[in-house]
Amino acid sequence: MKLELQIKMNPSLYLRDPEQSELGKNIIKHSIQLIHDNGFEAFTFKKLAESIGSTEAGVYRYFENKHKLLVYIISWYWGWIQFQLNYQTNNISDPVIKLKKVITLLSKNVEDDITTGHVDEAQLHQILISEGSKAFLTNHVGKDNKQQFFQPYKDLCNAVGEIILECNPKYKYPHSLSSTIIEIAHLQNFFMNHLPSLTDFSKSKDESEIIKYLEELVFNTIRD
Amino acid sequence: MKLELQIKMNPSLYLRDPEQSELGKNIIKHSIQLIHDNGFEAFTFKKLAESIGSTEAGVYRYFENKHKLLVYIISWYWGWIQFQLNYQTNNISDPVIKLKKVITLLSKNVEDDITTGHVDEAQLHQILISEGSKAFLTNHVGKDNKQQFFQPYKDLCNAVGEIILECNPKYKYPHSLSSTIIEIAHLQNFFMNHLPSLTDFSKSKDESEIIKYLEELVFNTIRD
DNA sequence: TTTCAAATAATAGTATTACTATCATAAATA
DNA sequence: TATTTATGATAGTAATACTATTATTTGAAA
Repeated sequence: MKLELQIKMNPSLYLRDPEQSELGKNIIKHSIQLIHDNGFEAFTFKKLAESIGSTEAGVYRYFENKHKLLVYIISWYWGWIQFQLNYQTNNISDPVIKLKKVITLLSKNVEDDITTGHVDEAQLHQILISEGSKAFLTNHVGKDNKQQFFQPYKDLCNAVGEIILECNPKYKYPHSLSSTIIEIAHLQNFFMNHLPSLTDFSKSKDESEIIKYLEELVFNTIRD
Repeated sequence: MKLELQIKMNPSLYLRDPEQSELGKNIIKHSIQLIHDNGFEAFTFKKLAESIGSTEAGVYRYFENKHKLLVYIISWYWGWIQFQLNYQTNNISDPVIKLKKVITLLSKNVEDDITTGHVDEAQLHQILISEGSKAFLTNHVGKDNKQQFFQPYKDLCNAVGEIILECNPKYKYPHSLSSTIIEIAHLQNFFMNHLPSLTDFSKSKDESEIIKYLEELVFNTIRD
């Protein structure tokens, strides 16, 4: 039996479960490819259908619109990160080491995970950097939130918040620091590559610099 | 003579200078209103023209497309913030007090500035929170950057970086910390109001909490 | 005061996007 | 074998993001 990592998704994100058919899996696979290559604004269901060799109507049977598809793949990513986090911090008792693992996990460019056939995690990581915040920076964020679209992100944020509190139970802003780490890991990566003068990593363009920056920031902030 | 604050804008952002005519000023004024009310995605030149009582073609004579218009009003905002920063930190010698002023300036909800007739800074601040990152999170960020579209943002980031270095000349990441302060001030505000569980300010929903959080973060990070 | 250029208004038109609807067919299942 | 279900093929609509043309107004120079 082949082990395949399955991430449970919120059913309100899709009309038909894309995991359950070849066409569905192709929709996910090619969406990631196209959004990665051309950005979310240039992404249309027509182009997606052409790239798969199916039709626009076919895609609409799976996803109501491209925003829900974006939220879907982003949720999938956060679910996958959560799994990686649990896996990598399992059996580690020192919360400082755990928190460092988290920072590295969020900052480092990802390698493709072969246990997930139709998803390229490396591309997905790039999508999160460039398009991630577009999932919630909308006029309908309140409605989306009521439908739990951001649950995987929140769960991750909570989990990281727990680790922060293990490091310093008195620290007052574990959730804010947690969302700060996640967002800044992505933003500094984007700036480093596209607007380098907004960072101090323009020479090396190396994510390990971001990790150092974040570690210093986080551990200086939470120490007693 | 009436004193009016004029902010010098990058001419490649517009086709015709909106400051130089009534229609132009109306375009800016109503754009801010509409983007504030309905979000950037729902904003179209047709709706804008209707709201002004002009025509779509009229708007296109001033701005090539809605993205450049967004970058224009965002640039304007950063120019205005830069002016406020210079004004408020003028004559202050203690860099720690200066940096605190900066954090407050970036985090606190803004009041409308009467010296700028057609611009509502309070609404503009809200736009920055919800739409600000969409200015650079595009596929054409490189091209836009070459045309200096983000210069006011970079200038501000540099100015804040200078203050950070005054506080601690040995600190290694003044630019990254500077862009972090700016972005996190906005993000935590957005989360506080729309995804409160990603913050620790959900009860009060008060920006002064964000200021406290950021001050602790920044000064713990840069102290020797 | 005329005249001439520039700005604007009014209207039309195009390609693309974001969908919805219908119908035929192929594959899976009962 | 009958029948449900997924997909493919095709068509159509309203809105968006523009471009183009012409007429009208306005304001400054001759």
